[in-house]
Order: sequence, then C-alpha cells, then structure tokens
Amino acid sequence: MSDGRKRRLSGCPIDYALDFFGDRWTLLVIRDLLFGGKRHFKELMESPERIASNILTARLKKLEERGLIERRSDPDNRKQVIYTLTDKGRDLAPVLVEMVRWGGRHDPNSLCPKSVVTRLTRDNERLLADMRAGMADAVRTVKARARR
Amino acid sequence: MSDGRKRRLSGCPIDYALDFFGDRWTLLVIRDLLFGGKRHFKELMESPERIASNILTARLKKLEERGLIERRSDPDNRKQVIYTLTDKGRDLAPVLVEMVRWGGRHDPNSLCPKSVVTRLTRDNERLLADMRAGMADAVRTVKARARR
DNA sequence: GAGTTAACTTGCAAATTGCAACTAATAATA
DNA sequence: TATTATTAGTTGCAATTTGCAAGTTAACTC
Repeated sequence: MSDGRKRRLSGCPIDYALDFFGDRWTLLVIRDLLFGGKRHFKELMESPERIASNILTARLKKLEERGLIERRSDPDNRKQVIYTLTDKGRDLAPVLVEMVRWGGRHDPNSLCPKSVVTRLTRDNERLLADMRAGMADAVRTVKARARR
Repeated sequence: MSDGRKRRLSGCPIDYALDFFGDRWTLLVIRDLLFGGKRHFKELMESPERIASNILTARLKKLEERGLIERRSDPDNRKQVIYTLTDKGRDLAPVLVEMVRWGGRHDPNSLCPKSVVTRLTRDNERLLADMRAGMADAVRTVKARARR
C-alpha cells in the first residue's frame, strides 16, 4: 500500500495528503530537507530519530516518484547524491509549521524554543530561517545528550 | 509501536506530533470529529475512506489514552457512545486546514471546492464552518459515485 | 421475545517495519 | 598504486501492523 496504488482515494484533500505522508517517517525527511539544510542520504541518516537505511531508501524513492523531491548526483563528488525538494514539496512548509506549533504547545518535553512556537505564522519567512538555525542547535543538544 | 512506548522521541515537535498521528487513519478520524460533525462509532465507519472497525477501535482507544478525545456513553441511548475532541484535539484544526490547502492546490481530482482552498486562513472561523457544510456535499457526491 | 442496531472482538493472511549485516562504487590516504 | 574509508544503498529475516470477514454482546424497537 506504500505506493498508493491499491487504496482508492476519496477525493478529500486530507486523504490525498495522507497518501503522500501518512506514515511515521516521510514528514521527518521533508523537515530535514526543508529546515535542516540537508541534501545527502548520509545527512538524513544522522537525524536524531535514527531512520533505518532501507526505510529511508523507500521513502526517498516514493517521494521522487510522486514529485516531492528530485534526485541527482553531485557533479563535484560522484559518490554523493543530492536530494532537493520540488515546489510541491516546499509547499508543505505551512503544514510542518502548524505541526511545530501544535507540538510545541502541547509537548512539555519539547526541545523547541517557545519563542519559535508562539511567534505567529504571519512572518513565515523569518520563522523558517529561525527554525533552520534553531534546529541545528537542537541536533547538537540531542547529540550531547546521547554521549552521556 | 502504535502506543509510542517503544520509540524514543527526539524532542522535535514534529516527531512528537507524528507520535500521535503519524499513520494513515488518525487524522481522518479527527477530521470527521472536527469538521464532519460526527460523534458515533457508526458515523465514523461510514466515511468514504472505509476504515475497518478494528482499526477504528484501536485509533479511538489510542486517541483517548493520549488525551485528544473523550469517550462517554450517550445518556439518551445507552448503546451509543459519544466521542468528542478535547481542546488538544481541536487544536489540530490549523494542521488539517494546511493539509486541505496543500491537497487542494496539488490534487487535480480533489472534490474540495477551490473556493475553500484558496481562501486565506485568516478568517478561520468561517472557513471551518464552510468546510463542515462542504464536506457533507462531498460525502454525498462520493456515495452517488459509488452507486454507479 | 424476535429482530435490529451499535460498538466492538476475533482470527488470520498479507504487507510493512526495524534491525543488522553486507555490497558496490567512488574518493582519500600512504 | 595499493589500502582504507566513505557514501548510498541492498538483503535477509523476525516482529509488528494492517485489512478483511465473520462473530459477539448489550441495548433498543416492535
């Protein structure tokens, strides 16, 4: 069912959206590409949620087939592959932002700074830039925590 | 893993959110409770996506355990059970709205009226009311389509 | 009190996930 | 140039989850 060929869609945009990312991993990959400044398989593997390599491969394949990301090999280093979001993929930013606001409001253990969460979505451009920076910090915190 | 007890969360609000609804069905149930005016098990079963009864039971149980919905028996009809969203559950409205906007923008087969999709999220109250009404129409369309 | 309805439960096959180990191609190093 | 390391995967397999159909139980309806 992962390829969405068997289930018949209802016509509801939420059902359509879930057919793309109604699982535990896809939006984390998109988060990393959108806010984390990541482009390589290896970088995606290093996120704190520790996705398995076979799952990552499957998600990247599906996302490419369905037009949310593009895959090309790095001209400077032919053993690297560069993954980038398409417009359709980048368009998911507001969904992720609302998830951050929800999670940030309701998760007492969130590592995400309240300032990011409470800021209104109005100034989206600045917010996204801050999330990018804030995420690098959070990743550092998690790594430091893991070392202990 | 469905109960989120085994996976360790990263502290990212997106990861936290996906621990609640990172699957194919949970957000459809919340959609029905939030926009569809549904309250009973049977009504949730009748949605066009045709969730299986055992999956619905499992999702309702998880949502109740984790504080997104409340379950009580109908005082007027003791064989009916009423499910309602908590504040935390209702708070997911902006996430669903952004998913509708994304799906509506990118799905050529969407049954959701463009007017709903393109309208800005600013006037959220009216938008939610319209979605409620629009959804009743869409359900009728799908049912009619299925009869053919 | 016979039939119906609502809310589940059970059984089971098929699909998906998660983990660990392995591989192939390219790049860096000695 | 031979050796080692790195990147992007693949493979095998056990455990979990899903999807479908059928069955159950308690409460209403006639």
